[in-house]
Amino acid sequence: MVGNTRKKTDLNPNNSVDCVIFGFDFEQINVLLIDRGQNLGNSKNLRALPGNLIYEDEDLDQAAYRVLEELTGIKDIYLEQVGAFGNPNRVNKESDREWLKSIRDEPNARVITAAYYSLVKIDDFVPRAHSFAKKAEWIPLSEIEELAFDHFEILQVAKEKLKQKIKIQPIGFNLLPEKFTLSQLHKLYECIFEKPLDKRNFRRKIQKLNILTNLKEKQRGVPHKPSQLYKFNEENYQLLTQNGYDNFGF
Amino acid sequence: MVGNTRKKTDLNPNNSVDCVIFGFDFEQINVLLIDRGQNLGNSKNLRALPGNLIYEDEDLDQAAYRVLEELTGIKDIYLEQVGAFGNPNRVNKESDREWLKSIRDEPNARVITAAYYSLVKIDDFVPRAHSFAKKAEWIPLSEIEELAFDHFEILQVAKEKLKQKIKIQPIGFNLLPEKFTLSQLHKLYECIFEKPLDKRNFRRKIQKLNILTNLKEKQRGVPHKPSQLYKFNEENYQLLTQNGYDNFGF
DNA sequence: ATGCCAAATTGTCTTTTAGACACTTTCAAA
DNA sequence: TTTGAAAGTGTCTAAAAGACAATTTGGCAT
Repeated sequence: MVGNTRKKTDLNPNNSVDCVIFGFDFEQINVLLIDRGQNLGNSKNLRALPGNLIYEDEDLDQAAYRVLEELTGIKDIYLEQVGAFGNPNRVNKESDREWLKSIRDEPNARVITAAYYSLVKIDDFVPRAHSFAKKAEWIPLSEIEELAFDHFEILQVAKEKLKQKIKIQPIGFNLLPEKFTLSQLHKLYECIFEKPLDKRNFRRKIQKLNILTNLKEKQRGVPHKPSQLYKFNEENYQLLTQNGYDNFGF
Repeated sequence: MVGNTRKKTDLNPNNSVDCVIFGFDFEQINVLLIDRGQNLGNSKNLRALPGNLIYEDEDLDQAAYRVLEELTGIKDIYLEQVGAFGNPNRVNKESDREWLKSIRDEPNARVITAAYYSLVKIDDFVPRAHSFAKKAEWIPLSEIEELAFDHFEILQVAKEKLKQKIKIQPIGFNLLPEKFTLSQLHKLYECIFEKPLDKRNFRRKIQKLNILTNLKEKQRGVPHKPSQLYKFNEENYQLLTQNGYDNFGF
């Protein structure tokens, strides 16, 4: 948590940030969601993206970093804006209205949110619920069907941005541990593109980028042929990130 | 102008939209800017993007369409969000503060803006200044060096989005008149990518997209070999826009 | 009528990339 | 030692990218 002498009354009641945090567990893409622990009779206790109001004197990007860190402990990561979401009906679920009443000074204020997305190494982070989050959990993207507010819509847009982005920058590495195998990277790209990719063609293409360093080290203890471990080459990775590349689509 | 019974007090003092409107004049890309006609002693009268506060009950996208139409008369066009801009210092120029005092009920409110960009056929539109805009003019992109608020930054981001977008969708046609020549289209792509493109390769590639219809009609009155005129094929254009294509980069 | 200028139009060759496709290797565990 | 499970590897074909220059056609000036 950032050192913070601000008061609740310094909050801007009309503007918030929400974060879509993607994590990969070698099987599938997950999204970090919070559970507000609502006990409701007739409506569902929907999960939500971590997000909150911004401070009156706070930069949007900084607010996103702050909120992310406050609610989840994650910091020093790649964070990119998805866009602004300002449908006046984004708070049209009874459960959301109830919840806002319980935590906001101005629960009926119209809120416009700036959404951000980020990619984290899932094993660097054990979700820890803070503040109004009663739980913070990794939920498989494929299992998410409904979220609080307009968060499901935000998630869809973030997913599209991610798909586009990974064609232009090698951001996928942010989702893997320091040492990883080509199969893990392969699986990751398959998960993001949501379709199978030919193993040999994928390996050929990714190797040509020149951002992989073979660690000359093997997996151990697996009941099959052990895989080579790789790390990515920081220098070339940075170069490629800056210059971009035109098409890593499949 | 949209029929509008809203009052000034229905405005949300904290949120605005700004529009980056690109137009192409067969020579270069232009941006529609307004002149607020400030008469200032010591600081420049900077131009600004057309933009304004949104209404409290208004959707962001709708606000963008409304403001664009109110300030410039343009409607029924492609409009895409650039993102949210919320630097607390986006109003740090004395001339901007003065101007806000003269037109806003709450000139010191912190404003977060959602920026949009759009592409228009430059000859469909004669800029007409309305409201607080004293002038509305097409300014060549290459000549824009400083703008009011953070509008220059917004412009840069919008330009990047445009470059990315045109690789994925055939949006360039929004900038050309109904009948156009391949040379005009070629020039347009060169302007957007800011680099020369080989004539033959460009023509080959664009023709393969199957969105051009040869009108079997020639330019007239030009002092050289007249060019074929084309229109774009609405049907295939729509198809391609929906499906996207992976790479029309150069 | 002739020649000139300016821009339009057109094709080939080479290199690179995409995409399809299947067998062998290596380890652990039974 | 056998078996299962995933790793690793190469070639061929088709498509696309990129480099490159000569010819055509109209208006205009003489």
